[in-house]
Amino acid sequence: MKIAEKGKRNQDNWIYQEVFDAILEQRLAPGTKLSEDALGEVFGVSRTVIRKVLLRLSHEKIVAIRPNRGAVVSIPSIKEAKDTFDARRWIERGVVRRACETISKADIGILTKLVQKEHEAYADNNKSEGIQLSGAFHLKLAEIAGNETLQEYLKELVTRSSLIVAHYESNSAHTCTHNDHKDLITALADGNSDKAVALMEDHLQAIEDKLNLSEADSETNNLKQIFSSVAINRTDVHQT
Amino acid sequence: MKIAEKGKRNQDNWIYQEVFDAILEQRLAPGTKLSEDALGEVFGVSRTVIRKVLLRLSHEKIVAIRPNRGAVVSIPSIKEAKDTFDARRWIERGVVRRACETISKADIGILTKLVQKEHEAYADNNKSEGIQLSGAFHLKLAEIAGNETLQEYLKELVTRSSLIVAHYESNSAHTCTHNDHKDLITALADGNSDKAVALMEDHLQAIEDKLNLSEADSETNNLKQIFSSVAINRTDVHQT
DNA sequence: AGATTACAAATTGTATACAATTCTGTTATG
DNA sequence: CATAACAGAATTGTATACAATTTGTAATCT
Repeated sequence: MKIAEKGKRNQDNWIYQEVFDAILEQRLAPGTKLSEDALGEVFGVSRTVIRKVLLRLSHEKIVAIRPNRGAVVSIPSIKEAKDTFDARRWIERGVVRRACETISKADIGILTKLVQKEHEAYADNNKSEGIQLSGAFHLKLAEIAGNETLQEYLKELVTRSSLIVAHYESNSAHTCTHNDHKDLITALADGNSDKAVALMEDHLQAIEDKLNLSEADSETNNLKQIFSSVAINRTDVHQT
Repeated sequence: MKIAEKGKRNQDNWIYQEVFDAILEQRLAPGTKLSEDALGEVFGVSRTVIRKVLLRLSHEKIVAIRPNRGAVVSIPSIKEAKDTFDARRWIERGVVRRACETISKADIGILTKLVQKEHEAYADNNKSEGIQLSGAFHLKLAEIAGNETLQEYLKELVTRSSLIVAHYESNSAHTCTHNDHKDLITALADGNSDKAVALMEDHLQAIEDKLNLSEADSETNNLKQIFSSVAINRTDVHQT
C-alpha cells in the first residue's frame, strides 16, 4: 500500500523501478497478471501512468502485453532463453574486448568489491541479492567498455537472464559461477584480452548449461505439447 | 490527411509504421518536432494512441522525448553514432557466424534478389529506397541467423544507422558498398564463415569511415559552435 | 445430461477534460 | 536601449469517462 509521494516528478520512473525490482527479485513470479487497476491502486496513480510503465517493460520483454487481455510477467520460452544467452555471448564478447582497452585501476577495485559482495550474499543464502550483484558485475563491465548502446542491450539481456535462470534453473545450484568473475577480473587487470573473452564465453556457457533447456520440461508453457497425448486419446478416455 | 480507416484493429501498429517509414525515408528529418495534437489530427486518432507510438519510437531511440517538451526525431550525437556502429559490428559478427550455419539455397536466392533491387534503386537515383533495401539485406541475414533477440536489436541499429548516415554523410557517395553485399553472399554460399565475418566487419567499417564523425562538424546540432565566429564579431557587424 | 448460445461482469482500448509546465511576445523598469 | 518580469498561449502530463473486447455464468434447446 504505497502512496505516490515520491516527488511528483518522475513518478513513472519510480514505479517502473519498483515493478522491475519486484520481477527481478521474483516477488512477482513469471506469469503473474499485472492488472492496470490493481497497480494503479497500489501506487496511487491512474491507469495512464501504469500503462506507460507496462509499455516500457513490455518493450524490454520483461512483461508480455496480450491485446485486450492485459499484461503478465514474461514467461520466457526455451527458444527465447537460448536466444538470450546466445545474444549475450556475442555482445559480451564485444564488451570484454572494449573493456580491456579502457579499464582503469579504480574500475578493477569496483569490480572486485562487487564480486566480494556477491560472495557474501550467497554465503548469507541471499539468493536474489546474489543474482542482482552478479548482474551488476556484468553491467559494470559494459559501463567500463563505454558503449551505451551495448550497455542498454545488456541490461535487458541480464534482466531476462534472471527471469530465465529463475524459471529454468536445475537443482545444481549456480553457486559455482562466482570464481568465474574473479578470474575474469584477473585477466582484465593483466590486459589479457583474449583470455578475458574466452573466460566470459565459458562463464556464460556454464550458466546456460546449468539450466533445464531441453524441450521436455517446459512446465507451464507448452500446453499443446504437454496435453498432446491426452488430446489424441480424448475420445477413449472420455469419462463421466 | 489520412484518416484512420485501417481496420480499427492495430491502429497504433499502422501509425507506428507510417511514422517509422517517414523517418527512415527522411520525410521527417532529424530534429523535427512531433507534436501529439498534430499527429493525432493527421491520423485521425486521439493523443492517447499517438503517445503510445511515440513511446515505442523513443524506446527504439528513433525519437527523443524530452519531459514536458515533447518529442522530436532523434539527432544522433557523434558518440551515439560511433556506439551504434560499434554495436553493429559486434552483433553482426554473431549474425554472420550463425547465418553461415543455417543458411539455405532459398535464403541465398532471396539475398541475391535484395542486392539486385538495391543496385537498381541506386541506379535509378532512388537513394531512400536504396538505403532501405540495404537495411533489409542486413535484417534478412539476421532472420536467417534465427536469433530473434539479435534480430530486433539489429533492426533498431539499422534504423539508427540510416538516421546517422543521413545526418553525417560526407560528399563521397556511399554507392561503393553494394559490392560488399555481393561478396558477402558468395562467402556465405561457400560456407566460409571466417571470410564472411571479415567481410562484414570491413563493410561496416567502410560505411562508418565515409561519415563525418570528427568532432568538428556537427551541422545542425552545435549552434553555439556554428555561430561562434559570428558571435565574436557581433558588436562590430551590428547593422540596422 | 450435455452442448450451445445469450447475457453479465470485468478488463483493456480510446477519447476527452483538466492540471501543470514551458514557450513566446509584450510590457515594465533600470 | 537592454534586461527582466509577467501574462497569455500552446503543449505536455495525468485522471477520468466511455466504448470495445474478452471471459465467466446461466439459461435454453436438443
